[in-house]
Amino acid sequence: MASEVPGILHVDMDSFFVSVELLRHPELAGQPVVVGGTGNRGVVAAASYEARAYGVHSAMPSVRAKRLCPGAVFLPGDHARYGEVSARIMDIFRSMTPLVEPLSLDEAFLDVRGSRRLHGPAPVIAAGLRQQVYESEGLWCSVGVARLKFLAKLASVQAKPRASRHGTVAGAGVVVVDPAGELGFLHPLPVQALWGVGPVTLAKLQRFGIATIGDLAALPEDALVARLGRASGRHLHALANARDPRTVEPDQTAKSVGHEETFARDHHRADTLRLELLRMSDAVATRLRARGVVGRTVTLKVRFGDFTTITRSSTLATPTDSARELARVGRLLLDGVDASPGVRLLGLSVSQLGDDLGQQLTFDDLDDPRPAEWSRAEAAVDAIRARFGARSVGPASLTGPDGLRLTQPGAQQWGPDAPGKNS
DNA sequence: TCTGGGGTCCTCAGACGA
DNA sequence: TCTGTCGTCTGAGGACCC
Repeated sequence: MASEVPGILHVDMDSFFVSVELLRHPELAGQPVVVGGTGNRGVVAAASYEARAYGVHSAMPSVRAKRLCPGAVFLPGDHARYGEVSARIMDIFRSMTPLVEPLSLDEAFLDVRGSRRLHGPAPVIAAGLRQQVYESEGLWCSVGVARLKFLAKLASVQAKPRASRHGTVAGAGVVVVDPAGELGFLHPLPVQALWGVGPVTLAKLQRFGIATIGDLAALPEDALVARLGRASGRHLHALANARDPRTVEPDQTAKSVGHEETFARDHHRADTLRLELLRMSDAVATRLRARGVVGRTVTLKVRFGDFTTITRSSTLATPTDSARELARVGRLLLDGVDASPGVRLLGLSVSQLGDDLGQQLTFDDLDDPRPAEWSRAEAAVDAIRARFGARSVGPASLTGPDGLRLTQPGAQQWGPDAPGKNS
């Protein structure tokens, strides 16, 4: 096992969103820059290393980031642009190996074991990729090289630049975990470095005096299962002992499609929420049809002003990609929720996805032919939007003084832009 | 002083049929 | 016929990831 040559790469773009913005705004280089939600309920999507030196980090409320670093330049995110750059970078990765598993816009696993004869050993490929991405996009990335996916991921963290009050400290760029030195690399690391150990699991482990991955590895698997449950216990025990059966999966298909939005102000009225739900149903159904999939389980998510969150779901007899059907089921679920305390967030998602192999008629359809007609109408809507733009056509009830209020994927990725936008 | 959005996966409980 | 068990599905909630 340990004689196996490392062939898994984890590539992580350095401060991706900020770096893309700096290409457009080179005058901001060297300054604290924060990309993310600009409203009171927004969060930080990415911070430059200069901003990180002040304690700003991603997922932090924007309000707090402004307090910590008042001199920072705050920029709204441009999800569409990051997607375009990401697609080009993934193409560079695929020119090295077909086995590329994107994790997000700025991260991917690569299995380069089959590329050795063409491109050289994995560390050479890693260094070449870094250079190639920089030359073609002007962006740096950090690469971890190891025998296993999670070790490659931990190695890429070590390869990254670091923030300090005296400026950015350059990272190694590429870190290779030698198979013979895996446990020596792994065991001194803090246990929260492991994938799957978040705040809750960390607190549980700390209660038993477990601080490092080495502490975790020394614990019998049964003891870990008793504390964390079967799946988590077994999983973390395996990782702590440098065992990870997961392979690089290039063709991951989505298991759910959804949309959720935090409102700039809490909504208390059911009729307002129904309109928001209609807008979200339209957005989700459009994405389902664009991917050529249909879904069976519709889940409504409601977060109240005090942050308590509930979900209500319903599984359909026949899978759907229809906005009208999603809105109908979503409304039934919403009718069972008391919105009067104030709703902060509303979300709608569809799971149990399958390929759209043409809609099957149900017995209900024999009595009521309208679903088939609606299906044709929604296909026509897609065609009109493809030709004249996403906001060219939509449900009449979503028309306002400024035209149609429709939802674009990623348009509100990091929270509402400004207070008072929603009523 | 507050806590986004888009996901995946896990656990647990209850219903139901074999 | 009744009871217990097992597997599967569904629904709800929660932890975690970037």
